[in-house]
Amino acid sequence: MNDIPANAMLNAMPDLETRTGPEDHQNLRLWLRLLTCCTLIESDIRTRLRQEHGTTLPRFDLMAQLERAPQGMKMSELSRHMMVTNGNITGITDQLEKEGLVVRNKVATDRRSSIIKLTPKGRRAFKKMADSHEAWIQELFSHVSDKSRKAMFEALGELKLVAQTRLTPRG
Amino acid sequence: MNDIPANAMLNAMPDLETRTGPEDHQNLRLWLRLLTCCTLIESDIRTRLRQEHGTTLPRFDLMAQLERAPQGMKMSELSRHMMVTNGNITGITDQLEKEGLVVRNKVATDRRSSIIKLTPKGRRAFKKMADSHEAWIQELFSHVSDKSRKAMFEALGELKLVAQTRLTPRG
DNA sequence: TATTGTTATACTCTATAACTATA
DNA sequence: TATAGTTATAGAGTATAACAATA
Repeated sequence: MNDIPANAMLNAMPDLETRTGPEDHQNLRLWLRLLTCCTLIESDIRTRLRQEHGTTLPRFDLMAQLERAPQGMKMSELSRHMMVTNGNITGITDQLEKEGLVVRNKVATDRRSSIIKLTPKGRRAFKKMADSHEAWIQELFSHVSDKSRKAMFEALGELKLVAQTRLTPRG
Repeated sequence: MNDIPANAMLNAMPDLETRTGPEDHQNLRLWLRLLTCCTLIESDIRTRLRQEHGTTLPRFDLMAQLERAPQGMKMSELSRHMMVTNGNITGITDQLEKEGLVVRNKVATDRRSSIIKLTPKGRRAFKKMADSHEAWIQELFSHVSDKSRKAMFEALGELKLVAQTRLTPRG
């Protein structure tokens, strides 16, 4: 942490949370604060991925899923993990395949399915992106106190569970 | 909170955070957890706004900004608050104006500018949406413990400050 | 010269639905 | 009947850039 008194500046900059008035409830403010953080960080990430690596967040996410699964993943698995519908996975996979970053392999036991894997080129490209991505995340979060990071991680774990339990997934 | 042991189920469902392996750093996991929560909630909100109110999140956000500013707002102010570029505000405003939910008024002192306001119809429509939106947020967050909500609010306040200080805004 | 707002463009993402081929 | 994946469609959001009018 630095020396700036946090609460002093906290409402200095306009954002989505600014839209709440005093009459609003605390849960709504919490959600808007969450949304503001995410939007700020996410749009910065999108810009970086586009400008520095010529790619997009969904493409990066798909490659990240595959990086973790060296044995490959089925389209439907990707769909579940990325929380988007099937047809969209087809589209993103098409792009990546055209650029030689992933391959589709037919699976013998179920002729409807295919297994998607990163190619060596895809793995190299992903590593480069992931490294700079993580370095940037590290840098950003290094300005947040240990205490806050721990608290967020715990609390968001609970929220995530609630959300995953109660919200209808798409697909 | 309910009786389910939170950590037991926490990694049961696939999501964006699932992509991290043990070698990844804690800050990256924190970010992915944050992103997962936001994505889950946000996509549910988008679906509800579309299905129940025939609108979208950016349109809702723009109206929410105006609701708080009865005196109206300039396009450029909206652009700053909503963290998107000028041209996009024009597009969203066009839609809302066509439906009679907002009006553009020319300002005498600066003939380049206009002031956007909610119409009475827009105010009514917004109130209806905002009420059901808030009720839904209340319901969701009521399943998160007080302790976690407080912790999140504080910690996200710090993160928001860091993000707003360090990330380049668009516009 | 800089700012306000508009217009035009091009692209990605998204949900939805109809379709096929398998199971 | 249900599932895996594809295709087609239509719409929204976004950044970018060029532009006019005004400051």
